[in-house]
Amino acid sequence: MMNILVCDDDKEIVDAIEIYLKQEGYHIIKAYDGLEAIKALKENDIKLLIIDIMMPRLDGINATLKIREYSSIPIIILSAKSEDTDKILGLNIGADDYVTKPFNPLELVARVKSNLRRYTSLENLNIDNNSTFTAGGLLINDETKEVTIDGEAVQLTPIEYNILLLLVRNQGKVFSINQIYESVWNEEAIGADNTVAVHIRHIREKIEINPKEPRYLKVVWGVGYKCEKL
Amino acid sequence: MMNILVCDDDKEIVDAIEIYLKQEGYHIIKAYDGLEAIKALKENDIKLLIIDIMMPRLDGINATLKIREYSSIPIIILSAKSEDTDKILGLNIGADDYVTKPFNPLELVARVKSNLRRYTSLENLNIDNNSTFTAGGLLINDETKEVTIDGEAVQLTPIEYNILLLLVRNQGKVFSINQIYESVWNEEAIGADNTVAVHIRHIREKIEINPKEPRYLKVVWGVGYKCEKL
DNA sequence: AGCAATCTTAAGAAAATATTAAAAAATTTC
DNA sequence: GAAATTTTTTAATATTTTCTTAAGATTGCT
Repeated sequence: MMNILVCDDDKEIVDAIEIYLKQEGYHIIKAYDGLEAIKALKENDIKLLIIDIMMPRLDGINATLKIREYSSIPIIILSAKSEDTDKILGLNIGADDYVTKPFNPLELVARVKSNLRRYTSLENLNIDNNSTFTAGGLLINDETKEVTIDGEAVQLTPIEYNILLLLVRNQGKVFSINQIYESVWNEEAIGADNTVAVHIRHIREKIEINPKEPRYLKVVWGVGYKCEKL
Repeated sequence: MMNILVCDDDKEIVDAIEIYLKQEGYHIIKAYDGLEAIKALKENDIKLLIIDIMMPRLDGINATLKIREYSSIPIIILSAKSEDTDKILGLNIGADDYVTKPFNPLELVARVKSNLRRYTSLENLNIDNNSTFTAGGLLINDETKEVTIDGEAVQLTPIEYNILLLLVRNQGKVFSINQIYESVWNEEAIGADNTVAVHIRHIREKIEINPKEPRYLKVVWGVGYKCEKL
């Protein structure tokens, strides 16, 4: 079954799209704002996303940017104003295609098929379906939650894993201790400095040859930590 | 997750706002004066700021001015007296909207949504997202906190980095020693002349071929320092 | 020249991160 | 459901890096 996520705050539009695509044999998952879309993406094996721009809570543009941090599934943007088309495609927000509202059902179906074909062709087959991330000899497979360093398996605890995943997914980018805490724990960071520091050390002990001279998890003094881009 | 920073010295107001906005799916980060707000902005990925005017240490007006030196996120000012409305909006301190206390929760929520929508619309998309700055052969990537000079990586300390970022972001503009101190340290400058001078020299040593004849960080005698527009 | 502003140097003070071990929680196993 | 194990947090201390200070030198200006 080929899952397609459709996200628009207008329930009628979502339902309409569902009818068209269901006829083609696709299974539709629905979301009504950007946050729901991101949640649905994590919880389901979704092959393509159709997303509206104007939505409450988290709009389509920002949802796309966020999703592109970790996934390259095809994203088709639905837009009310055709004038912005150029901007959407021009700005590299990471969308693959766009359709303007009101849209021709046949055109939408055609674009869905075309994008799926392109994505599932051999080139892209092994890029993200196995959602793996690498940095030098470090390899993270988020599907199996396995981590290897130079081919050797590494046993990380859940928190350690999540911290490492965050940093490797966005390698190069520096995260403050607060950002790390809030991203991994999903709660406000109050006096969490040392907690994060201890976890960082534990990770280093497991993935670094010499934890005192880390190759991967570098500290940026006064700012935070990052995974070196390798 | 859409982070909103709420800043007021009255804890009850902050908590009340948190309740309203949480219901809408936003994540609230709290601060109780201007300095805390600026710190929180640096450490978190914040999309909108709601800030009171009257606060200890650093008031909302001055905090806004300071934040506008490097960010264009939407700022909504909370004000006790409606008479000052004109001044706040008229004086271009850089706020996007204002709400008078006592405020209608629904109005506040509406204004938050409206400002976020406007901000995340396409026009502004690539203003703040791209976080790199250049001046001649000097390149600063604020995301990775990396600085290169003619392609060569340069290792700066946090204060050095912040001073250089301020000057390069506003290259050509002259900043007095006091302005630099207050912007980087977030506290009143008292006898800080020499401190700043020492840091300037350290930066020059790292980015200039000949620190005695700086190409980038020029002194404007009797006024302050600037980064040459290149 | 004479004054004030800026520069320079190095060393002590301060701040941030690292480390270690042990206590507290959470999970798993029996 | 209790014991054993693993994981997470806390706390105290150590280490590293960065900041500030002070005192003298230099530079630019009138």
